[in-house]
Amino acid sequence: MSAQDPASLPPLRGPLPERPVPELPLPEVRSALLGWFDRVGRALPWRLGPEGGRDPYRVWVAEILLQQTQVARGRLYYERFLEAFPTVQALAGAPQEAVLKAWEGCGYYARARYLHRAAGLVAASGFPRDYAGWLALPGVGPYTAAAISSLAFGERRAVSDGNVRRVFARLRGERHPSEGWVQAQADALLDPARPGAWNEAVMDLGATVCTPRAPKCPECPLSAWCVAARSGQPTAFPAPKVRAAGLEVRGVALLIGDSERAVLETRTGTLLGGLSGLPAEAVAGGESPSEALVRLGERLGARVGEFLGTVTHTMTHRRITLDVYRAEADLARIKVADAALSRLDHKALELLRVRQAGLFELGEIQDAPPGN
DNA sequence: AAGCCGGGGCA
DNA sequence: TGCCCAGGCTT
Repeated sequence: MSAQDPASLPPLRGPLPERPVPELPLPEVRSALLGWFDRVGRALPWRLGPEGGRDPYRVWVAEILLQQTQVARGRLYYERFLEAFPTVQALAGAPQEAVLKAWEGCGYYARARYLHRAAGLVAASGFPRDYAGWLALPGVGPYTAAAISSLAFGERRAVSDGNVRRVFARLRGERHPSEGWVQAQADALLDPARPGAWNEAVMDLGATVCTPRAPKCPECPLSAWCVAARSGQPTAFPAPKVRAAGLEVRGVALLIGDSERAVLETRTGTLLGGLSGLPAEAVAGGESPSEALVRLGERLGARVGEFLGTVTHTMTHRRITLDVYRAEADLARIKVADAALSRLDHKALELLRVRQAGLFELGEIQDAPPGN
């Protein structure tokens, strides 16, 4: 247990210290952070172009891609996505399946569906020019609208995201920052002369210095004013969120065809909606997996064959256990490489590859990457 | 206001 | 293993 482990500390109640937090010297704080940002700010592919005057399409795509997604990961998808859809017109004219294929593996697929829908609106009416206009687009909330309007249009809008929340909670010594509190702090500190750069600076600080687990306070340009750093327990700010436990889900799936061409269904609803996958049924409460298997076979008019194996897949709110069987049916098979699949379905298809490798004694291919 | 939505990195 | 990530939509 490290010295900074919050669990090893006595419980803290409310902000530290108990006396009111002194007002910050805004000019000095702004100058310190922007100076740091100008020296060591990250060079990222969506940061091309003049400060406050970036290409709105490139900024937009990046901001959607980075929602709840770490920068290192977003980078991998960013160039690929722009190459596939270089302009908003290209994106608007593409089929949704192609958009999801570019998004495959990145998660939160509603982002891709909203982005595609919004591209249709923008291709018809042009880019919004201010915060309110962006906010009206599907998939664009307060954070994204503030980011785009400040970065691409120079508007004085302060972003509030996970980094901003953590940075200001520590700076002001607030263990339980509400959404409104964070936004108020962000609004008050925003540098009106360089709103876009300020927003990026706060997020860079949160991502590289004021990190969740091991903040590098000695390197921080704001440490002189930081209540959490002074407390010696920076990781105690903000207090960790309590999350509901993940739900256990069981299901059965059929592999009709092979790992290159198989019968796939397009999933609907909120879970993996829009993606393709093996035909599957959830095991209902009070039902056995074999009963679900019979139901699935009847729905497809399929003859169920051998058991291929079980795959498990853990998501933030779900733990899915899927029994996979081979089956035969007179249904159209789709080229797997052209479809957008979740990791779960890639794992299911991998069962067949492993089995074939075993039959032909081809050796280890279990480390083959999903897709392709 | 709370629940839901992926997938991977990291201590 | 648990928490977090350049959040937004639905109920």
